[in-house]
Amino acid sequence: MARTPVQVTEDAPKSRGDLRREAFLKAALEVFLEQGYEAASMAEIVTRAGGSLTTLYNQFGDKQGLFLAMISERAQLLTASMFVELSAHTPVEIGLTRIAEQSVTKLLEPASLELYRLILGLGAKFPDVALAFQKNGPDRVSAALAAYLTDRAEAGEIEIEDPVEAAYLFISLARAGLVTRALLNPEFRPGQDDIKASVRTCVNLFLNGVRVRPAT
Amino acid sequence: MARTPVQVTEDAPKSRGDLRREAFLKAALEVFLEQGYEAASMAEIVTRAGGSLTTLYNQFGDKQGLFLAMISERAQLLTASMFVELSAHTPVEIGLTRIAEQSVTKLLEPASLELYRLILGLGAKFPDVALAFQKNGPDRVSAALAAYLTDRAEAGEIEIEDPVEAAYLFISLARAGLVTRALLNPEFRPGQDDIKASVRTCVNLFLNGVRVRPAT
DNA sequence: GAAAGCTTGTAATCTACATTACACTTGGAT
DNA sequence: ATCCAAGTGTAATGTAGATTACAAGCTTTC
Repeated sequence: MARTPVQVTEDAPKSRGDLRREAFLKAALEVFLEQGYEAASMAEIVTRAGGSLTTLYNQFGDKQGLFLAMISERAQLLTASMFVELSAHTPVEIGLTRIAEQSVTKLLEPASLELYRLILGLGAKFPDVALAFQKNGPDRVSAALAAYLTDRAEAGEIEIEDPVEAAYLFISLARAGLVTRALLNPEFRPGQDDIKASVRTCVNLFLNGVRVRPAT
Repeated sequence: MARTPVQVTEDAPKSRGDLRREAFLKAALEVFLEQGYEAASMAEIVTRAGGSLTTLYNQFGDKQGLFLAMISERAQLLTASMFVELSAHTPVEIGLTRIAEQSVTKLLEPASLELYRLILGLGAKFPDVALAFQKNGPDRVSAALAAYLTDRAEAGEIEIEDPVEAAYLFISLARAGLVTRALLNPEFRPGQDDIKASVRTCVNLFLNGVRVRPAT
């Protein structure tokens, strides 16, 4: 077996061009996040990355090309970092807590929030980007969670009609508390403790609901 | 320098200026939603609204002034239309279902989605807008729901620790299924039936959770 | 070690607006 | 009827930024 089937982090070759490309993408990330697509300027990106405008155009064609390349690279990194392997035998409380803490923590990082904002804001322009992001990101996390929920349902621990729907709802619930607030309010910066507390509430709600039930 | 900061539905006088103002705001809404803040052009707005560039500038000062006026008017309309009066005596299933259907239906209208997208996308620029939107919109709906939940908890129907948090989570849960998907995917256009089904699932989850419990 | 092919820096081009200036018209209160 | 504030159309003005052109300077490969 030569190398891992997946991506990233090949470190050996790094030709000059590759280095340039990385620097461009990094600077592009910064500038696009700070200013938004329209307001970002190619010259500014070159200034931060070093290198020359000409090279930038040679590598990415035009502003849109650079933007798409940057977004797809980042979306990949972001969603990859949200994965958690869930053994079918992990008790459901633990499994849900782990997946929720992991993805909420990651999403609350400023860089993630801003990327998310940027993607949401794209709207009519670049409809593909948002779609691709959803397919690679949220949908894949949901799918993994759905499989896990199915296992736990078979183990008799929980009872759900549609695991995919349930998975999606759980993820949304977990994100809702903090991430949605943070999206609208840049001041709002919850710490690890807030995250744990919020996740606990969500897991509990997801499992038990709020209805009063007869004493056991 | 914009004009009077105030608002609302007085219908009698409608001077020439008021008509112009309305036309400008309507056209501004269209253009900003279609193109985003940066890409929208003042000239385009005048073309659609009729009237003259000069008048537009006289009424709103500059592009930012027009934008803020438009956003605040729209945010107000949107959130106002999301209100539902909940009597303290309505059974919790009914109350939750009504509030969820109402707000999800409203939010799924294309105009609402795009406004929401625009606001989310603002980010660093105009941090106030997003904040004001949250205060006037989501927060007020949550507050109303929280009061209702408190009533129902006192009636012994449900059991919650923090009504405000619970209200917020319920709203998020209700929106999560359809609205979040629709935000990322413009193709996704659920109908009234989908909404009802989704809300039913959410209400049920919120009340009962998914955990299997001992037979009564 | 020299040609071929990227890179670089800088300086055009070309557009697309925001914003103003101006000269003129018009609605409606006096 | 008259007058004034507000509205109109058109044409500056000025800036900003995408995209290209050009004339050199490195790197790499044969």
